[in-house]
Amino acid sequence: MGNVSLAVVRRMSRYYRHLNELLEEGVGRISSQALAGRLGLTASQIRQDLNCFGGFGQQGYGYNVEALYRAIGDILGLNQGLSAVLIGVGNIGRALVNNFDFEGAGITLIGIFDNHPDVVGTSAGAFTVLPAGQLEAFVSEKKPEIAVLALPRESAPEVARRLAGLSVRGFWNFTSADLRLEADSAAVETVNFSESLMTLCYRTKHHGPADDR
Amino acid sequence: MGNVSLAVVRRMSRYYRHLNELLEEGVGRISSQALAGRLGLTASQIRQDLNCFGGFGQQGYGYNVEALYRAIGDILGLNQGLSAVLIGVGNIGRALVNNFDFEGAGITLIGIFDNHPDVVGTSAGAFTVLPAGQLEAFVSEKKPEIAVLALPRESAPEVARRLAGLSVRGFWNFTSADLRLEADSAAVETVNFSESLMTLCYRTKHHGPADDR
DNA sequence: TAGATTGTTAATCGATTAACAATC
DNA sequence: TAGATTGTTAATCGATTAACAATC
Repeated sequence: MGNVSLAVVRRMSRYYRHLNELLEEGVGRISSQALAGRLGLTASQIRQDLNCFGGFGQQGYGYNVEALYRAIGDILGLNQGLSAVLIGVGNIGRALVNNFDFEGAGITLIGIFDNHPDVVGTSAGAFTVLPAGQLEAFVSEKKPEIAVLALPRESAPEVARRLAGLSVRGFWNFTSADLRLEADSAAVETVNFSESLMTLCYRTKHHGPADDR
Repeated sequence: MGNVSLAVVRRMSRYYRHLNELLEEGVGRISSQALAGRLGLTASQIRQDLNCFGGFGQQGYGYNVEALYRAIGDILGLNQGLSAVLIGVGNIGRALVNNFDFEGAGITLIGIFDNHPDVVGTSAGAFTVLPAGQLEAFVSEKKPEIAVLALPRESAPEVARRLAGLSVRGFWNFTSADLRLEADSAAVETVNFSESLMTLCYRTKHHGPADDR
């Protein structure tokens, strides 16, 4: 259980979202078979995935949608009260602050930073942009576990290195830098638009398969 | 070669980016060993990946950086002259239009659409937002191969279905809808921020491994 | 009870790594 | 030539699928 593959964790997030939809649809229970049909997976795979974390179902019945939804939320760690800082209030950074539902993942955004004088002091969402010079003091005091990197690629490795030396254990990386932290001091989840689009280019050329997971 | 795994294609995009960096650094040749060190992979894996598409190296020498960079660009299909429409000029849509380098992936954005009266007619980047009602006529005439879906989740499946019936063979999907197109009529590449962040939550809790690929 | 469906073990499949002969 | 490094085959490893006994 300490060594669950990344592929399993990503599918857990998908299960979580679909269970939420089922909940909204008023569906009370579901079998691995039915859930598999919905996600385009095999029932076997879903049962295997879930059993990495425990037995959540009941023979002859299936899974209780609400109970499973909550259990997966706990497994993913959405109820840990994690907090995050965001660094880089450019296009993508601003879009995230204004519109992304951090609370949906159980994360509280507590501060946003930029080093551009024109941007510092402006507001974005409910926040006022703080100067990058105050970042380390802020992190030392508030101890966020997560940092969202929405700054230029060049600055990313150095900022990440410094924050990993403080409280930050997870980086949500929107730069195209391949962050490599010494001694596995923190997790890195990269969202790379270019790589994603190039992958789509290839698959468009070869027109399929239609699914990407 | 017709059946290259998605994992290989994603790595090809990474190779492409790193080769571009090497090119900028003035590096003329590189061995699979050295490239592997840079990416945190094994040399064996890189040679296997490349040999899905042909032999690009030379024994005793390695790979010519520029030649390999170009070859991978061709393999990914970045020189096909693909064009794209973007649907949904909200936060993420606008951020993409204003700032994302579509040309870097060899794609020309040719039109952007929204169905909100307040948004139609406004400008974003070099574009004027067109009404969603004109989308199908536009696509029928201009025949873009790619559609960027940045609209609300609810509308995504229907819009995708209609466009797949026209010229669109690839969807870059920014909604949380799990698009499933009948008969594998088009490729779907999904960028799902929530799922990405939930995955990071889990890995932050288990504090590692640091790398996400 | 009988039917349904899980949890779990075994079999299969695919992807990664190792090894090495070919060759520049 | 000798050294380096590829292309490629074989071995290993891990992930997915199938099967089925347990059991609700």
